[in-house]
Amino acid sequence: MTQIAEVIVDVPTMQTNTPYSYEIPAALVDQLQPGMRVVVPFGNGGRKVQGFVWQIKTDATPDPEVTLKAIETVMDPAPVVNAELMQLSGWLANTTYAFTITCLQTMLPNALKAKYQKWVSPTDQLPADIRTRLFGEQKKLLWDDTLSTEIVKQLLALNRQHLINVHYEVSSKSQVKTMMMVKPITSHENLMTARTQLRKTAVKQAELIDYLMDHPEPISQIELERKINVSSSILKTGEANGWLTRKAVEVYRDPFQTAVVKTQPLHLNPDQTKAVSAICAATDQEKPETFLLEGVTGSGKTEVYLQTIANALSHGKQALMLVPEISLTPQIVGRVRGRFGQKVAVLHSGLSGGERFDEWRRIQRGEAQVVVGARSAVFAPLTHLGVIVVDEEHESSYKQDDNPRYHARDVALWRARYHHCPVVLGSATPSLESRARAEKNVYTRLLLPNRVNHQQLPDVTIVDMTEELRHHKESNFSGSLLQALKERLDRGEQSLLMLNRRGYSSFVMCRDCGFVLQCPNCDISLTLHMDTKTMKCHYCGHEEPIPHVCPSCHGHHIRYYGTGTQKVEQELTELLPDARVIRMDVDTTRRKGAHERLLKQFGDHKADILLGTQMIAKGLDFPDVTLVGVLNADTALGLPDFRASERTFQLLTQVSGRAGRAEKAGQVFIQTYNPDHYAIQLAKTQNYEQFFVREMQLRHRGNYPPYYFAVKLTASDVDERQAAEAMVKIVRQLKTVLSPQAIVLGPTPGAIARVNKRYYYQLVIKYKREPKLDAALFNILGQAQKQSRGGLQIAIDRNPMSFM
DNA sequence: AGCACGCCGACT
DNA sequence: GTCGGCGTGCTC
Repeated sequence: MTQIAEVIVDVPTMQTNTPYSYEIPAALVDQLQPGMRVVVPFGNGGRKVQGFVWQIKTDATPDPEVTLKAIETVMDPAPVVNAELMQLSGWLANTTYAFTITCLQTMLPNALKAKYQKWVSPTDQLPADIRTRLFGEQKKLLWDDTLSTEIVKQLLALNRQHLINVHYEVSSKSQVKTMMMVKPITSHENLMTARTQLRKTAVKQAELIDYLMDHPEPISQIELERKINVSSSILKTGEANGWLTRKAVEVYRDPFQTAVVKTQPLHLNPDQTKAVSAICAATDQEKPETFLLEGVTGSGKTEVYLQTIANALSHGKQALMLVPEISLTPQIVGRVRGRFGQKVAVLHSGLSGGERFDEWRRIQRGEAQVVVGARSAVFAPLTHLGVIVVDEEHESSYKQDDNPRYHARDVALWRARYHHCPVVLGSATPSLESRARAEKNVYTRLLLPNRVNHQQLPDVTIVDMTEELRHHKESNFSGSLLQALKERLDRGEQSLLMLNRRGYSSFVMCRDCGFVLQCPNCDISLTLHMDTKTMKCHYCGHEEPIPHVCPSCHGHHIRYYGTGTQKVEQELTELLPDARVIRMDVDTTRRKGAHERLLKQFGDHKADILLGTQMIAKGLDFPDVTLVGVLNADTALGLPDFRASERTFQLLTQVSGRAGRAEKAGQVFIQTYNPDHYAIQLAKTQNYEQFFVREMQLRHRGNYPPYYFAVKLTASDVDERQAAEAMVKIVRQLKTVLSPQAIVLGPTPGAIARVNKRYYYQLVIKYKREPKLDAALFNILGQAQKQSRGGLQIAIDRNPMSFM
């Protein structure tokens, strides 16, 4: 009886978003398992694609109408996707309106993605002159988009005449790292003889032989090169002459540059103890309970995580800890590794493709029991989860902003149900969604109201910048903040300064005619970058020189407006010439490891002031920081988004917590143009509860989440009319299936109507229960696929993080 | 996605 | 009359 494999092919379209059946060749019958990658023929051109075995049917009754093709090869000796993750990929695809293949690929390290190559080779019939012209001495030619259209035309014609063969190659990008090991091969005497036969001038060779005679044990080539300063060519000569052998040995790349000091569990206060025992009880009883761990900054949430993880490990189970990418600092990773040592695997975007793949393989082989990582680490192939931690659960970076548009918190909850284990959602400022669920007892609320060691909350001052403007000249620094900075300098203490960059940047404007330099591809002003002395577009990367003459009126009064970190830094050095400042923003942290280096410098007191964007608000803990200044608290408040207040409150609370974490009292200055706004006033007292109540009322009144569900649809096209028309059509279609209770906002042009030469239109649907909505949305995607050749793209985002 | 098939304009 | 342009539909 023939066995049939259902395969999800690597062709991300709506029409192919279903398993395809393939015959399993006899040789593979015992070998093939669901979750393995295979190469299958697909389409009538002899094309080959990668696919994932979805299911194997042993009792298959083959449909006589269709003749099945057979699986070509298996790419893995064992499944790369286990049963749980296969199931998860199906759920993901359904809830995010993404293709199953896209979901599978998202769950795996990039190294396992397919690499496709197309080759052509001549047949015997191909005339010799054409053959030499196209192929030269080569047997085959790579057919990719580097070939000129002229050559492609010729190849197409030759293929029609069957004078050339086309074949496809599918391979994995994965690369197992190897290290070259060198081992002396011949006996001492042979080396001696070789030594005497060398010419006098062969100094390096002599040196090598001397070393080999003294050290018969294998050594890595890199180390050998360092030790006796020989180049690899000398070693190759040595290999050719039979003095040594070289062999590639598989090694893991080590992403941890530094060793960590082993730490012991800390003593818990009563609130922490209560939280730890509640979570441990759920682990022990295999109860998929969700806890909302609410604790002010400095209340010892991390210690609660670590002790619940330790409990899971002691029962032979594993743990997953998610942290926002931005706070995946050595400080946090160091604390986890300090407690659990080699059992820890770390997954974050700072790793190279290869390092990521190695960490993933360690997890898959069961060599790591604890995984710490950012969003995509939620797919770590752990098989015995005992607890999942989502730290800073309110962070919007847990939501992926392209397909599949999943929220790591939701995936964590799914996996917890699968593994029958608890989830801990931790935050000082929980998302309204989570806090509301705790209110309804869907989640169990755990409180850590006190800071450990009874530290006081910092003293927060709100500075009204409109008032400030009236009395002083325009500046980024109010008199009181500047005074406080000076005091810190005198006392040798450190300060953090945060510039809220969201919706704010420095641009160039002509004072005579008001002209603002715009991106030619996007509807947005270009941002000034002093380091490269250029104007850049933050959306498409367009770059051009800084104008000195207004391109519109040719006037010379062209000036810079707005505030970037670079400009603030400049002002700071003028106001406080003695202060040593470290600036941290996307520009200074782009290079790998720069982030860590700057933080270490600050931690080592190499600077007095750390100036940065949002990235300095999270998870940093410097004992000598006694002052935190927020230069512009309210830039996010101006955005037309239902989460603007929530974001502002979270950010201000977060950054205030950075002040005075040790014995020294902390002071915080929040500069704002909206001193009376409730998000700012309540952040001053860190009053989350009152903020929650107040914000929930507003959400209720506006029919916003968490009272309503929301779906955001975006249409984009190079032709503005196409995008708009598509949206209108979609609205009309949706209205036929939606109940009268559903609220449709839009369609409206995107907040930035044009990005990268594409026009955006969007639509938000708010609803409580719409049984027909899902099917209608899938239908819309299917139709859009047909039009996609015209350039139209439709994106669907369920539970969007913003309506913008 | 990428390939073949198929139907219309400008060449030998 | 054919070559090759791209619009359309299908891929186990």
